[in-house]
Amino acid sequence: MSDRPSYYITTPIYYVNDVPHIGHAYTTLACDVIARFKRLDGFAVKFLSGTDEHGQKVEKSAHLAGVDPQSFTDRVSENFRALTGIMNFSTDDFIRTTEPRHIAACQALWQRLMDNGQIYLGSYAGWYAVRDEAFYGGDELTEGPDGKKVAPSGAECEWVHEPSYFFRLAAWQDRLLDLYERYPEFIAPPSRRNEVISFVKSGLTDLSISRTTFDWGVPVPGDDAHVMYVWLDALTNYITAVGYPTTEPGTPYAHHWPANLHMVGKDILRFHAVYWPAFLMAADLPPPRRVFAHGWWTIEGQKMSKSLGNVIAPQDLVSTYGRDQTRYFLLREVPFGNDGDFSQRAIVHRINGDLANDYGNLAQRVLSMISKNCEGAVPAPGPLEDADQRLLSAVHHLLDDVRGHIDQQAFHRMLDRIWQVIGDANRYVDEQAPWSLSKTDPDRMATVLYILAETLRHLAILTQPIMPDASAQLLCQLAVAPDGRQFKDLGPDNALTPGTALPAPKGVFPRFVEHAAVHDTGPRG
RNA sequence: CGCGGGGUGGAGCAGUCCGGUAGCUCGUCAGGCUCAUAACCUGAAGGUCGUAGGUUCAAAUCCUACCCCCGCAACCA
Repeated sequence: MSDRPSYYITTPIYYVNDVPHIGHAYTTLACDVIARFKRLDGFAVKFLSGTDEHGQKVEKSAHLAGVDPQSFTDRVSENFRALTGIMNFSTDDFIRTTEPRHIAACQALWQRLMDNGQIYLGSYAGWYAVRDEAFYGGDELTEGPDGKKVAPSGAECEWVHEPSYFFRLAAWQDRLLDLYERYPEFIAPPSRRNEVISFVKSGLTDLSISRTTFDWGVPVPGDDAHVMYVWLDALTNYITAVGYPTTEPGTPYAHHWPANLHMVGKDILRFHAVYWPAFLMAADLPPPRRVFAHGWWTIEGQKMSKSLGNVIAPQDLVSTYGRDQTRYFLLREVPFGNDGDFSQRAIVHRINGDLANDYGNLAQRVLSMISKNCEGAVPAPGPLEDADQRLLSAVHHLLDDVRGHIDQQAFHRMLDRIWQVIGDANRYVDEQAPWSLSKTDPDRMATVLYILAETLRHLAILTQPIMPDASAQLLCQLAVAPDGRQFKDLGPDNALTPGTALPAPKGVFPRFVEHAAVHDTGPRG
């Protein structure tokens, strides 16, 4: 294993029945930026994503499609794997819950829970909604037109009476509250943490964790009549991927677990912040360090829905606006953790205002002056003046602030902070007016342009996690070698070498020009 | 007494936990510059921070009551 510190980050495993949309891309994107950041910052990163492939709904979908469940999931899980290429994700493991390694991990975990007395066989009778994979109390139900019982969600319910294994969740209430208390960072944002705490305080009941009514799941060890409840199955993926149940020193598990961060949508926070740590603690395994629940996107002010036809496919976004542009927008537009709205107007605004005008234009004006006035090579700086020191100092201090924001998953703050320096740099250009210096004081001009080139080098290195392509282009234009782009290369020690030949400058963030008035947000699904 | 989110200059928001001259982006207006992607820079106008009480030397921020807006079939990050 590596001697570098581990940073293990996960996306949820996506339910394979769905078609990937902007929401899935968003979740994984957030993780990707953190993963890239941590790699550049010297961590041994493990970045996991995958698909959740078991359950009655999948079984039924496969049946409807006329194929067996395995073939069905083989096919549709590719839809999610493809996001990696579309969005430029740096995922380094993609897990499927139908893989042998995962079945083995689930069964090992189950056995451990059983051995620890955390599981008992009981029976469950109640109203069950297949579609929701959930039981409902009789008083929650209404009667549909055909006389069938309907859940609050609108799903049809059927009365089931079946044997079921139960997990002693109720016994973990106090230890969960203790966990939240001792590790305030465990659940974020704070408002979500409060919700979870009040949920747990309201009382937990033992959790039914097996089913006998269908087969498409992980078989319960020693009782073939049962398959595991999908959530127990699904959550276990996080330790499957680090090799559980192999946990000896020197193994991936020993290096990477507990995970640093589970990124989830706000709808599945409860499973990750309540059930999952309870399962783990009950198996004598440490819980993850942090669970972050982000918000939802609306589209042009409307809830995203298939019936409205406004579901946005990541591929369409990328084709229309560009990959880096899409990545930037999603993380810049909305304070991470809040709900947000996607609109054509807003993304164009961001692309043209932040990327083209501020960042792209800064690079272009600087590189272009260097190209024309410094024989296309890194200029040689002379003595530094106060203004130079100020800008350099701001640039050198960026990493600390940005790192702090990343550790809070505050992408919007991270970007805001970087853009402060971009603003500083643009002001510096105006104040120093190197275009005048070229006639009056070429040495001073060289110094100014050098300071600016160094500024660009820092900016480009720091924006790599968000915008890998454009940042790489910029670094190439500054002749920064691929092995000189880590965060350890920031600061004065690895500053640009005067005299280094530079390629011809080329804009990295073109303006987005809207063609006709009739321009939809995005292609219909 | 359903649940949740929200009401801050024209728009979108931050600030509210840990009270202390009301901030950011965009837009508007005026000016500057001309290196640069009709880009950049400076300045100005514009808000009694939903309402009414209360606590306090001091409240957008704490307390109380109230008003209004949005979402809550499914799919679903």
